[in-house]
Amino acid sequence: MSAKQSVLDCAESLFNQQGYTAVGIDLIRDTAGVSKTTIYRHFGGKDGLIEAVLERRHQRFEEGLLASVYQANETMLTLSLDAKTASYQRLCAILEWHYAWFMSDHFQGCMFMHALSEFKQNNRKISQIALDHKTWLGQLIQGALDKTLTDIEEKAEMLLTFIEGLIIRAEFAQDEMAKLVAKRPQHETLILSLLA
Amino acid sequence: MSAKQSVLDCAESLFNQQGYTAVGIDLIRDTAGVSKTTIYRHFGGKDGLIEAVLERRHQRFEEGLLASVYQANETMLTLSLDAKTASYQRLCAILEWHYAWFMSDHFQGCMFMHALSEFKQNNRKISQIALDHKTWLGQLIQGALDKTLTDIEEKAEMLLTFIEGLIIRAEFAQDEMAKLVAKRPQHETLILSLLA
DNA sequence: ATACAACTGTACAGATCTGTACTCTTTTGA
DNA sequence: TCAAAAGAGTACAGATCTGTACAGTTGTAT
Repeated sequence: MSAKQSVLDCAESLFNQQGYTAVGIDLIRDTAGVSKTTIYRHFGGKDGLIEAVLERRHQRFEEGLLASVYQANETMLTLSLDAKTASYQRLCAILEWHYAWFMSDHFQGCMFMHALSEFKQNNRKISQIALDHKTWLGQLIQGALDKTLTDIEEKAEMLLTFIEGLIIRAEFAQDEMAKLVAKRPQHETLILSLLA
Repeated sequence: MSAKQSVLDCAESLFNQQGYTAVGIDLIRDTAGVSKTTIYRHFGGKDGLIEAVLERRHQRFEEGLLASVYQANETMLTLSLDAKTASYQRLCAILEWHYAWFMSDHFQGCMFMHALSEFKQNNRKISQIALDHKTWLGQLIQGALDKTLTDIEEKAEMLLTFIEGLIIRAEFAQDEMAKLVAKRPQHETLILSLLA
């Protein structure tokens, strides 16, 4: 594996576990097994590295979620469901993707939330990446909604709000993650009530 | 004002704005206008100061929210409303309290969320304070629910999840806070659908 | 008044942080 | 083959961090 990828991987893992400010460049260097020169040549500095980590993570989220929704659409084509049911299935796919994320052993909450809280005061670029990521997620949800629905924008915002809440609850759940994911029927009911 | 209070006030404000790790003891000393000796005598160290800040903040949240719900109950006594409506009014009071918090000029998101994300890996006590705060909020919501309802615990968890989402959306809203608070009718509709 | 606690101010130790400089080695592409 | 790019390793500058030590000062209660 290239040194650049190793740095990105280790930095992402460490930032995810300990936070951006708490993790020093030297720790990333030792964990990635590279020299400091390499880090600074590739990323310019710590802020550049954080930006690169977040942009790559967003890209991975985008790919994963789009694939999730695409697959939901595929299976529905064979069943020829009505628009409302199709929308519900797409939203459930998004929810499902989040459950899988919560249950993964590296889940530590949302790195974009953490980035915003650590950098909103002194790094506009990093903050913007976090904002853009959440805007994108809102757009994805809105696009998954039934187009014949009224107040699509408001409904998408409500669903986004609920999903953000789920991410926080998952971060606080710690050892009781299975208990949270088991509430899936209630979450789906809430989606249904919003689609009505 | 006593030196101890000054330290607590300034530390809370700085931690709120810049995060826990990013704010150094020297900055708190200069902002509070005290000597380092005073800080270390009162709080033992930075971690002790963070704990004290969070415990005092939780106490203020508790007082504010309890007063909010109490006042909602008071006004309802004079109107002799049914249990379901009374529950709805209590939940709206909790929501209202959050809007006021979001609109205050010092709002920077939830310090307990931030504390958990910065310290879950290396400070069990601070993490526990954050967990306890959210557990308390969940209990408050559960207590505000109509007792004749089924699945009270699950419904309280759903409402807590939504409120956590609102806090995150408010943190991301930045300059567009009024737009978020204007969605109050939709939030109240969601509460109603959960109470049904 | 006097003892005691609270507080200031300063200096400092020791660790850690970001970022740079410089030399040497390895890899790679034309 | 050979030149350029990528990387390792080390040392270091300069700043900042937490925490301590200690001498002097202010406030306060008995």
